Amino acid sequence: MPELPEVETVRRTLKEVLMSKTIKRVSLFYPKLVQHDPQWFSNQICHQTIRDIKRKGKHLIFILDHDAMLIHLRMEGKFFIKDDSCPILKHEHIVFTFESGQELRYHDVRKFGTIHLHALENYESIPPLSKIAPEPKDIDVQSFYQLLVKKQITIKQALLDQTLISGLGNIYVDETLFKSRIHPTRKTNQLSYEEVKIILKSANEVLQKAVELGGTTIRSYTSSLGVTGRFQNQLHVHMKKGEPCPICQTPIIKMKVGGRGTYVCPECQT
DNA sequence: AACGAAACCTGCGCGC
DNA sequence: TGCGCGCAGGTTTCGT
Repeated sequence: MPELPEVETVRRTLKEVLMSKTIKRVSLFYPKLVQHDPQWFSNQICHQTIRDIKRKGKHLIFILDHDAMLIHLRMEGKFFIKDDSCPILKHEHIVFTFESGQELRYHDVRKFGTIHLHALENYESIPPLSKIAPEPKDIDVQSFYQLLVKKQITIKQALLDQTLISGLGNIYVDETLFKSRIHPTRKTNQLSYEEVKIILKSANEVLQKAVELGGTTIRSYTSSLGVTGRFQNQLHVHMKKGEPCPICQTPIIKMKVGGRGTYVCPECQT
């Protein structure tokens, strides 16, 4: 479920509930989720207290007493808060039990999510966070343009590349490029400075609005933590194949760009 | 360096 | 009803 707005929504909700809670026990049902020795991870994290919950790009960052736990939701990761008396469901892969008896449960049908644990002193300077580029709001046009002009990839691929710009995923890239009136297959080194400026501005506006509305909920019947986003009502092209473009009424087409399903108005976007 | 395909997983909707 | 295929809000890896 996660691009920046969804992860930010989860972050805010979790922080509300979990601040100052102390972890009493960890139950790991799908060991591959954690990128460390399970026993070490479990020992390390027990008795630490959640001091803050932050985010960088699409990564959630749990600030503990001594370590930072980095969680990436990938395609379908979700969190639920439950009581320790509730039965464990099929797709709940790790459960953090707090001293209060409340539990934080990670649910992930496709098991693509990842969890890293690194010391507070160095977690930002080592993978996975060290590779993550700034978000659109923190990137200046000049440096992004310089980056793009050196490459010969499609603008869609560039915007999906978290080492170039972070936070955007398939939905918000489509919406950003529609708003920018730029075709997703345009090559990055063919874009003008003005166009790059428009793309960054659009990305900002799209993300900001989506965060405001709690993200986008599509194709996910159960929303995590009872959080249901409302940005799906603001989508212009994503998932709109065959529907009229809101600007020119031309039917929206679906194509493949960089292996990803991509929605575009063939008239407006050039 | 760039591209495509495959991998990591599971479930759903569609056409036959 | 059942089966096979394609597809899914992400990212990495591997071969060309």
